[in-house]
Amino acid sequence: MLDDRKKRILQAIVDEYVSTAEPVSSSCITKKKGLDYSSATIRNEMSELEKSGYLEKTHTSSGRIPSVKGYRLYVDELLKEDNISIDEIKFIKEKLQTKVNQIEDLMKIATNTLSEVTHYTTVAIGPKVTKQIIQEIKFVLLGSRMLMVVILTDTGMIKETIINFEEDVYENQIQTINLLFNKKLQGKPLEQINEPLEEYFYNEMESSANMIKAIIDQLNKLIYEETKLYLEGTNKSFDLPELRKAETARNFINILENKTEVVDLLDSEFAKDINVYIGEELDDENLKDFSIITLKGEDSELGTIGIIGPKRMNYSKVISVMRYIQNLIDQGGI
Amino acid sequence: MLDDRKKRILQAIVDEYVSTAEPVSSSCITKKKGLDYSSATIRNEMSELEKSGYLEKTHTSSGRIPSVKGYRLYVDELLKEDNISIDEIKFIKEKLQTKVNQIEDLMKIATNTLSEVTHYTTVAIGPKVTKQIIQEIKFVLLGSRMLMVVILTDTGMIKETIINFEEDVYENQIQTINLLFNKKLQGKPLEQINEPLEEYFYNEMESSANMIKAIIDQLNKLIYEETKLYLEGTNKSFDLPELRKAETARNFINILENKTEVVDLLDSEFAKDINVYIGEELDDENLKDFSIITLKGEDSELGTIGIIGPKRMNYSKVISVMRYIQNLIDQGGI
DNA sequence: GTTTAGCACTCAAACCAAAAGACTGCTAAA
DNA sequence: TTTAGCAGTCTTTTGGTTTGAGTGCTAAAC
Repeated sequence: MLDDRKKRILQAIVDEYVSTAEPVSSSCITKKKGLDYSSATIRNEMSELEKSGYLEKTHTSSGRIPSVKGYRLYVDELLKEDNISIDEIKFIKEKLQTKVNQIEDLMKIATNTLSEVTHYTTVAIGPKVTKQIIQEIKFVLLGSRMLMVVILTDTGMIKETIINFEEDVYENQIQTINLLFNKKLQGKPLEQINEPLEEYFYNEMESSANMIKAIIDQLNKLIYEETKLYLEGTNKSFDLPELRKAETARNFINILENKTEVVDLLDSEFAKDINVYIGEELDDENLKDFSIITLKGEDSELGTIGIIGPKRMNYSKVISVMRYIQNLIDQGGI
Repeated sequence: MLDDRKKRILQAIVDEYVSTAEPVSSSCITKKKGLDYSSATIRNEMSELEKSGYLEKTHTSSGRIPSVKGYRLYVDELLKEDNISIDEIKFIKEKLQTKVNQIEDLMKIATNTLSEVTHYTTVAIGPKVTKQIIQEIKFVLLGSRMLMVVILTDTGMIKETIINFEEDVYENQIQTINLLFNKKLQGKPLEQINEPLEEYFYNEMESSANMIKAIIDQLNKLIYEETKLYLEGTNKSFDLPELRKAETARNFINILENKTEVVDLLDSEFAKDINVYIGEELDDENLKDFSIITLKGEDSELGTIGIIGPKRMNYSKVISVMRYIQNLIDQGGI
């Protein structure tokens, strides 16, 4: 579709614009390696790239900036995925090596690392818990009125919660409950904890009926509590020149405030591996000047991470770093 | 020191400046209730207030803005503590009523509420855990290689952590460990978990020595992990006109990045009840254009909350809301 | 056919001067 | 003690000019 030279020019323009945030002139491209034509030649090429929709001008006599279509081509075909330095590799390795016990901690660290290395705002949602299979449930009496319930799932994830009772609870009650819950719920997915025990709610074993109900209620809260959201590096974004513009800044604040949209995006089954969404590609007024890159773990128990940056984001760097982190997590097991 | 009229004028100026962020002119004050003198009279008064250091000018012919000394007087003597609307009371009550099981959750909700109502950035640190007394320790085996340790303290706080072992762990080992830990550690403050068990690290009961050490190591991590920090509403702050200025914005970002300074402040024993720190009163270059208001729970198990806003912060509103939340928490027990 | 030098043209940004406007401070009268 | 009135100060606004970076096009060179 585009000949090789045009592609190389487009690539050079994107790279330049990503780093300077200023419209790119023909003479600037002249200086790039492998493109030492006269500015007039480049000008002609740029003019054609604009006609086919890959470039835009901010005003008649300005340099060019990439259009969404231009960024798209760049991301799909031209981008180098090795844009990561030794120092960065070292830094990432070190941070991810921290021994963690729970996937949640890993997500937190990964989110933080990604934001530190890329300097963009990073957001993540934890793994979906509803489909996981209950392997074992433990009850721990704390003091005389607090009961901790711990659930271990087949993937090794641990969820726990605490229930406060108005009256004293006794060990033998706990043992009965323990037997009952494990018998009825082991092997069931978390989302199905309700029916198997409903019959006991208003049943003969009155003494424990209230307790059972209270526990189930609390577990439901635990399972359906808002998806846990990790957010890092929002402040860094306010250094971006695009956020000088009041309107763009407002939009960015809106995005962070109504996180739901971002969560929906991260959550969508559409997202697989690494995905790039550029500006208007996402049909959201607030997001029109931003791009989002998402990373979903291979086994979906890991949750999804997303980076929000300006359309002029350093796609190459972000994707390289994401790819590296992905590999690290994949080999490392948890 | 200042006569009544001067105080009322100062108060009017602070109130006006807080809401407009523009230097206040003499004629503006004329319109305020109880101050219907001519602008010339007000001008004379303002001139004297400036001479005594309560007001400042941004340039020779501008209106006046309060100085730190001016704000100080306002906060100490002139401020109304009932600046809170019925709607706000309703909103706060509703949010804080959410049943929580753990102090951490309460802190999170309080921080969030405070930020929602005041529109300022709110930061909080959790309660100090090291001094609390161990009441009981429970061990829960999850699967065959994961051990959860739960500690209940005298104040009803619960801390838990998980340890992954390389080899299978057996119930009878856990029972021994359980007995040992509870015998040696009950009644001791959390910060003293090390010595009582050191003798067992390399001791006769070899089989468990490694386990004991691993558990103690992990508990140390838990106890001395960085003080948990809650942060809410940073984005809202970027709407403030003072953050239009690049330098002030930079300072603000710095504050959020090196949270340590804020934590130190919140953590200092100096902070009691409600405290106000205005601009240069805190000897920190980054904070010179900001004020911080802190709220410390009566029983220090609650941690401390701080609000960071511009010097032109709505002291009256913030303090009113804090006071209300404080009362709510105090009566409510946890 | 492709490349390039050269020049006219465009438009944003920088610059400058003048005018307007919002204040104050001071003086003198009420 | 208060206030009307006015001169003086400094910022903000306005409008016009210049500058300069860039383009597009044409015609010559390769």
